Formats: sequence, structure tokens, C-alpha cells
Amino acid sequence: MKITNRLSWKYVRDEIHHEILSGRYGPGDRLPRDADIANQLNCARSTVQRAMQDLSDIGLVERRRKGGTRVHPEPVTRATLDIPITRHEVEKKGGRYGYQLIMQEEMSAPRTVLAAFELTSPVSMLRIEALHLSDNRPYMLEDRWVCLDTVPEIRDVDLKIQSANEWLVLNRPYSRCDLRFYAISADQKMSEMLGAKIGDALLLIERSTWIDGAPITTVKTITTPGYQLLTSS
Amino acid sequence: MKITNRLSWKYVRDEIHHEILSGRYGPGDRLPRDADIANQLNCARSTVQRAMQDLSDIGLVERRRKGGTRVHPEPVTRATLDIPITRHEVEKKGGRYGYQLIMQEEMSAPRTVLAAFELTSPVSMLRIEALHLSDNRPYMLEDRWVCLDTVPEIRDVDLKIQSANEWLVLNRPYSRCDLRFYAISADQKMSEMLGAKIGDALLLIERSTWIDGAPITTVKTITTPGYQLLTSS
DNA sequence: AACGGTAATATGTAGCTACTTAAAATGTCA
DNA sequence: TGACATTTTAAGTAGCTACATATTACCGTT
Repeated sequence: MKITNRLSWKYVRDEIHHEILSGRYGPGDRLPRDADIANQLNCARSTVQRAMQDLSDIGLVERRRKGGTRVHPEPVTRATLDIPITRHEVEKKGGRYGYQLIMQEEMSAPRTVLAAFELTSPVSMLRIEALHLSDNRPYMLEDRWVCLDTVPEIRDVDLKIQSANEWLVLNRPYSRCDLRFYAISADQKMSEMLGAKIGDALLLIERSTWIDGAPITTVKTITTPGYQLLTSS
Repeated sequence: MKITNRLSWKYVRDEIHHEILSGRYGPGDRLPRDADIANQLNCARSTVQRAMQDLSDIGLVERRRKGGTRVHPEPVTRATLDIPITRHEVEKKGGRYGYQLIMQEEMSAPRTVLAAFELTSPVSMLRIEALHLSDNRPYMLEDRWVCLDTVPEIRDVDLKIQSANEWLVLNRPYSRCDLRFYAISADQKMSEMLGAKIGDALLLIERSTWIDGAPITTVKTITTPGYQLLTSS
């Protein structure tokens, strides 16, 4: 039986985490240099580096070259959300997935859409409206704009068969993704589409993606009443 | 001038990312071993390891010891959310922060609360209702339960002065945090508290935290009409 | 005191070696 | 054939060195 007296970087991380939460270091305080911590804990600097990287990832500390490491002045609760392809989401919940293309049209993007992309000059886009179904019942309403300059191939995709949602996720990488969540009351049209009552509170997920600064798509996902979005773990 | 022909791990990451998206490797496919990729790209295995770690973090690939690396069979859009302390959120938006404790009472947790913690036996908890204000106008309604077994010190905190939100984030680390987002219609009480109309669609954020399996707190954060939650970057 | 260039420094990255560990693959025996 | 033990494999971790890079800190000049 071998006692593992090697320190895992997670142990180092938790050690520092604990020191911060014990009040030894408060928000904004500067922590010792990696090398000193390594010395103190009798491990390699690379181990401390990994630990610190992780603490930085979860938002507990801020690191800057030469500036050193300091406790994040405004602690946050950081969470990770996984938004699956809608078909997978439905199937995972045990439903039979269905999909209806409502409309598809090339047109110049209105100002609200340009705003979502932080653009000012008019751009030609493909507007798509589609309904995702679970066991033949409405599940999600998708209101999407795809930038034709960035993704001309979308013209060749048969969106009656494959949803733009799925095609884009599988074929278009993005370098930036902005998400926005809010609640709205169902209007006449939404309530008809989603089988909800007018005035029902609906969760709306707005997502915009870019590749190297070029807009790809922006989509409003309108969920059915009672829909809940959960963090991954 | 020195040409940096060293490969940064980000370059390696993007290279692999590109290979996946080009269709060379599809969902579920197994990628070459780290060592082989390192050989092929003429870099160290540790560099590939770092690149792969990152791809695994963003959910593009799955890695298992001995099993190797494979493209995630169900690609997801992974996003990071930062939920700040409410006071900081208000102040960042330029508002003057205010806070009102509505009620505070020790009692046995009802079943709905126990369920949020995946508990079955009754537990004594502190129930807190509080209102966060921005420029003297309602901003957020907080409906919280704190587990007194896990956090007995909360009894000594003057919650009329400091919000439980802030005290907990600053003083209680957690090892698990579940978040849940959904929309509700404002009822009589909420509309009065938040200055909304009855039936207004409100975004609700539910958060439960644990430390090493022991429940800390669960809170329902009811936002004012029009509130939007955004991803960090 | 303001400005600007230079040196100092803490973190970031890369490469190498060695060892650990989870789990898949294989072999053995009933 | 099926259950179980063993081997092998590929990722994970740790330690070391060397160098890169972004800032801060310092100092001299005007």
C-alpha cells in the first residue's frame, strides 16, 4: 500500500479556496506569488499554476502577469449551462421528436436583428420560423435569422427536413455566443402556435453567435408554459 | 526578431476543433491518441493534453482513461453564467441599492423545500423573505430557506442590515450549485411586492447549494417585469 | 511634476520525464 | 459460455527547466 503524498492540484486549489473563505484573504486582496505558495505547500509551481487557473476559471480569483493573483473583488456564482440540440432534448425526455417548418424567407434584417449583432448597415438574412414538437405536441417555437453573407450554404439545406438549429450546431463553429433569458406573456400568435393560453408566462431564450466577428445567427426560442432550464451539474 | 515556431496549446486546440467541424471526425468518433497527435503536429503530449482538456471543458469532446478521446455524441451549446451578489448587480447598473427584510422565521422545511435538496426527513431551517431595491424601487424578491444544521451562524447575522444573499456568498463556500430558470405569472402578492401588474410574466431564478452533500440554502429569486439574464462573455 | 524609457517580476506557455489510474481488452478457468 | 482475474493502454498528474510576455515599478531627464 502506497501512501500518496503527492499533492493533486485539486488539493492545492481547495486549500487556497479554503484560505480565502476563512477570511484570511478578502475580496480584492493579493495572494502570494505562485512560487511562494508552491514553496510553502512543498509542491511544484506548475501544480499551483493549475490550481490557480481553475480558481480563476470559476471566478474566485483574478490573475494578471506581473500584477499577481488577487481575490475577485466581486464574488459571483458561476454556473455552466448546456443547451442541447432541441431534438436531443426532446428525445432525452422520452418524447418523440417532431419538427415543422413554418416559414422561410430571404429578406433584409430589421433593425432589432441588426442590433443583436451590433451591426448598423443592412444585411441580407434568412428568416426562419419553425416549431419543435414532442409527441406531436408543441414544444418550442423558434424564430431565427441567419446571416447569408456568413453562412451561404444554408440556402442549400432543406429546412423542411432538418432543423436550422441542428444543422447550424453540427456544421457551424462559433467563436462567440451571447445568451439572454427573460419571461414574456404569450400573445395571440404564440398561444396558438404553442397551445398555450393568452397571457401565459413563457421563458424565452435568445441566442446570437458569431465567428471571428462575423454574425452567424440569432434565434429567439420561445418555450411552452412550465418549461424549466437547468444547469448541467 | 524571433519567429515563434512553438505551438501554443490554443493553436493545437483550434486545429483539432477545425478537424472535427470539417467533418473529418463526426459525433461519437474516436480521435487519435494524444501522443499520436503530438507526434503529428510535432509538439509535446502535454500541449495536446492542455488543448484536449479545453475541448473537453467546452463540451466538444469526451475523454476517458484508456477509452481515449471521442467527439461528443450530442454537441451542445455551453455557456457560462455569472450571478453576482444582488447589491453589486444593482450598483453596476448605476442604481442606488436598498434592501428590506420582510420576514425571518425558524421553522421546519416544507416538502417542496426538502425536495429541492433531495431530502426526505424534516429539517429545521430559517425562512427569509427579502426585497432588493434599486433607487427605492423594487428590483428583486428573495424567498430563501437556509439549513440551520449546516449554517447555524446565520442566526447571529443581522439580516435587517446585511442580506442573506451577500452574507452567504461571502462566507459560505459550496461544492454543488443547482440553478433553475423559468417564467411565472405574477400573483397578487408578488405584484404588490414588486410593483408589477397581476399576470405579468416574471423570470424566476431558483438556486440551491450544498457543501459536501450537506444542504446550505435554496432560494427563489423573483425578478421584476422585463428583467433579463445575460451570459458573461 | 510630468513624461518616457528601462528594468524587474509574476504569470503564461512549452517541452521533457516519470509515474498513477481508470477502464477496456484479453486471457483463464469452471 | 460466462464469470473473474490479469494485462495493457491512454489519459491524468506531478515535477523540473527554460523561455515568453504583460505589466508594474523604478529612475532619469526635461
